[in-house]
Amino acid sequence: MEAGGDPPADLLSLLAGPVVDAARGLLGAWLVRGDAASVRIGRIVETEAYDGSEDLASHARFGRTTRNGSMFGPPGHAYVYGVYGMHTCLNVVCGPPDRAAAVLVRAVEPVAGVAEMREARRSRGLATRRAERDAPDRAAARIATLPVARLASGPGNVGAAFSIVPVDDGHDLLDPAGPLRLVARPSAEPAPAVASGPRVGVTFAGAWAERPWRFWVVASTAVSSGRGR
DNA sequence: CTACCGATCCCCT
DNA sequence: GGGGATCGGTAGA
Repeated sequence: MEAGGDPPADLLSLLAGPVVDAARGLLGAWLVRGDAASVRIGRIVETEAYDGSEDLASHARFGRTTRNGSMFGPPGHAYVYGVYGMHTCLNVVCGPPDRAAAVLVRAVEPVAGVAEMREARRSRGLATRRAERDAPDRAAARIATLPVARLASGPGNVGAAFSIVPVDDGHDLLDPAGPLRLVARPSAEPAPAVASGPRVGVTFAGAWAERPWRFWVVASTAVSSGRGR
């Protein structure tokens, strides 16, 4: 395999450490789907950390279940879950095995494969929403005119634009030959300025919801402003 | 701009 | 049976 950014070992050491550091450190890294014939690349610009079974906002808060098993696996692997009946979200497992820590990828900024991302968004909508099956032309028109920065903004949209499916769950994202993978931020790119705030959509978690464990790249227009816009 | 609402289904306490 | 780490449409200020 030829080089594509820093070797995985750099990312592995980041992901094997404290998950809040990993969530911050993943900003600027690339999410890659496909191969040279058809590749989608997105720069990660928004993340959230979920830290262990004591984190009441985490899917691991009730311990290990059939859904969240990947969270208890090795760092650098994917934890994929479905929610609200139609969305699929991607996490990067962090920390030591049995720690049940993960980083939710909330938004990426398209670097390559914009047309492929639009097509993936369109086909996912047709597969999951009756309204889009009933009016496919209208859905296609909406997606065709969507600004590039909105294609993978928000965790459900990342899942759709990168065709994240349950089969991806547990997959090693650091395998350079894998179909879905992470690449460390290119060393030529400067570390981005980062802001942080409370995690989104976890008000049920009480005080845990107030922890500033959401991180985003200040300069990016692809960040989902709290609720996806 | 903000606020609310329906969609849609797998997993679970 | 209940509810969710969401999204897009619509209504109203």
